[in-house]
Amino acid sequence: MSTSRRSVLPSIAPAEPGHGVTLADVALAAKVSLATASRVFSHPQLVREATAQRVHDAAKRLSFRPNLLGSKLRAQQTRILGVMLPTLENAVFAECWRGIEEEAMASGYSLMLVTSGYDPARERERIEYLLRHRVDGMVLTVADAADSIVLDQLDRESVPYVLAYNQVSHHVSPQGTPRGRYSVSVDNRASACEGVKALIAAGHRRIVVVSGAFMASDRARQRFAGYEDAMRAHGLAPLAPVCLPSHTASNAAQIRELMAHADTPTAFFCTNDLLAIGVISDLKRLGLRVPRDVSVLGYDGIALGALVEPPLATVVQPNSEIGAQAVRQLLHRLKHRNTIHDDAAEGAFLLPHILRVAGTVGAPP
Amino acid sequence: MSTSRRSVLPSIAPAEPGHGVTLADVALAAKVSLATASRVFSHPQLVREATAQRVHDAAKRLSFRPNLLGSKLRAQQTRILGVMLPTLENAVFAECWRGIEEEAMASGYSLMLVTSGYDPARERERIEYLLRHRVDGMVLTVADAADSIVLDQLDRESVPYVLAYNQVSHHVSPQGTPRGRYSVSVDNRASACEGVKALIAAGHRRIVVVSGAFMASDRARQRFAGYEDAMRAHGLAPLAPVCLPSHTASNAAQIRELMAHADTPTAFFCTNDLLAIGVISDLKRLGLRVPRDVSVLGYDGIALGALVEPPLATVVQPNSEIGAQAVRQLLHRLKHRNTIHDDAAEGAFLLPHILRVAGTVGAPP
DNA sequence: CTGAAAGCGCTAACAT
DNA sequence: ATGTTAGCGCTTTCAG
Repeated sequence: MSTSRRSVLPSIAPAEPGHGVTLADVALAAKVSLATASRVFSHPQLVREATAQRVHDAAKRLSFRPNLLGSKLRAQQTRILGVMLPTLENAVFAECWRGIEEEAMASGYSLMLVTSGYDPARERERIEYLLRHRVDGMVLTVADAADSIVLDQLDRESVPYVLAYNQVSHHVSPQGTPRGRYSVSVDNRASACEGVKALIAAGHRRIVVVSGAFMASDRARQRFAGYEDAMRAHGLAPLAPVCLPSHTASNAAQIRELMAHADTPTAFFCTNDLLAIGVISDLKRLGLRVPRDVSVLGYDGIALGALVEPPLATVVQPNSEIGAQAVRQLLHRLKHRNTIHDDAAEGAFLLPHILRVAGTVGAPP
Repeated sequence: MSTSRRSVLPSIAPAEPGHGVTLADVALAAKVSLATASRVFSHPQLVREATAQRVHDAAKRLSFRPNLLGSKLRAQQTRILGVMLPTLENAVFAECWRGIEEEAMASGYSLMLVTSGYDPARERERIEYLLRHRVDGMVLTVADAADSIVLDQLDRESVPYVLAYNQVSHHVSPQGTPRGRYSVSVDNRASACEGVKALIAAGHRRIVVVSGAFMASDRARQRFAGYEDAMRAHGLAPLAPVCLPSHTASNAAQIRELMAHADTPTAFFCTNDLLAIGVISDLKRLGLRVPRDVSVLGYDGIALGALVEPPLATVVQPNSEIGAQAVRQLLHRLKHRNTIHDDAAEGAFLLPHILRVAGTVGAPP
């Protein structure tokens, strides 16, 4: 439809899908210059009302659809945000994505999502992919923010990013200079501590932490620290954590082992809800009733937890709000990139958690 | 860093993130023309080995990162696929996304994901968003493929797309002309029939279907039809389905109502797994044991179903394979757009399902 | 307030 | 095998 193209390809293209109506076509139809047509959409205040109307009419008549690639290439910024999450199959991140999508769309930003599976090689590959798309910034969750190759890379290349779920403390780079890493999360340690204290308040003394890839996950370690805080605060000796390799596979064997000896734990604190649901099933298979024989506390607050019976007791994170807030933080940073010192949004942004001490936690037998 | 830009902005930009090293810079450094540098990456066979090496060296030295926006704009195709799924919070679609992402990445395609929440207004908005990004095609799941505004729009604009989960039958457009719609799914009706037959084989006679937004979902209706087939095949009268407004909220009231009268059902066939898990919880709250007092069969085969205790009996769909296959089909269509009649991949592509008659299905009391 | 023109980074004819 | 050149669709100085 574009005049230039039409003259070059007179015979082809009967009804193309991208239907190639360009702004130039609109300008022509509205009898204004390309520049004016562009301004109607980008800076409406710079153009007279009547002219703008003509352009809008022409655009509608031709079913003009702006080609975002054009603007993105021209502008120094793409208004695309990259998102890297470990997986969507854990509802935590799926819920988070909802917040990310809503917030980004509302702000006129586009998104590009990739999942990493916590696999470092894949992380690097996916980040490179996002970078090639020239995303303006990223929202991501990594296994361990204090020891992440991709985070170091992003720092090195000064790509703006905001971590979701990972909670940064005062971070110092390898060179010894303090680095401004931004994160949005709940207070993992304090909230875990609170959760375990609720367990203790219910009468539990022998509480064991169950975790997935414990060594690899900074959150698991922070939550374990919270557990230790709670135990020590009550003069109890923290017990060694149980580490289950996979979040989804049934690890009945390890649980059975634990329940076979004397002084078996009366409560489990699982570092995430999916794990908790798996542990509860394992316990049931051992003939144990939850919460009568043993209590289970989860962490995450996925919607599913409220759906099962008995409802899963857990530390509830505002998942979609974490995503939305991460986007907000990122956009804030993007807006003030030039500002020399932007300390307003610096560091770890903590969102409130909620303790849901429901069905799966009761008094010890 | 690009020469032209450097001359214009001599003082600014010390260390930009997109670090603006262009192919022109690489060409300059490698002492070749821009075209040759480009060919090294796009059509390596067209350039001499030694020259290619020089370019690669220069690219590495300058840490050149191709700007995909450039190529995408230039080419008539963006190699971006749009994906619209109802939500990721149902693991079915999260699992599907995994297949989509893996397949697309492996084929060098980029992705743009949006969720619709089955909300028609939002669907239109998100589709428009994808179209503005000039996606080459789409993979999507809609509530009802036979009555979908966005699908009609995509047909009208001849945007290539492949449905996931929606199973098209011989579709006829409002104008009476047969339309080639493509879908990847299991055989909803036959698989549901099989599932219900397994229930009947276990001795059940009073089987009730539980569904979400029944009228809105083509799959729910197809699965219900399968239920009817199974019942009739055994000389049983199909019962009216129970429709629960929300997939996640506990709808104990409706279930209780059903279980209060005489001739209560001995088995429930839920049109999706999440629903099934909710129903099981409701049943438990009514003091009923599953499967001893009542059996429950789900549909979807999400990983979570195998994790709970007792394991959820269900019709297992190959979710990630559905996503991967949808991408493959789409790419196939994209490759053969010009072919006049491409009947090889036409219509509904059916993937095999698996029946998992596990824990939650037993003999009637 | 509007127009002309110069690109954003890249690829694809069309030469050579 | 390599170089020259003309754009992809859009925004944005710079002039009127």
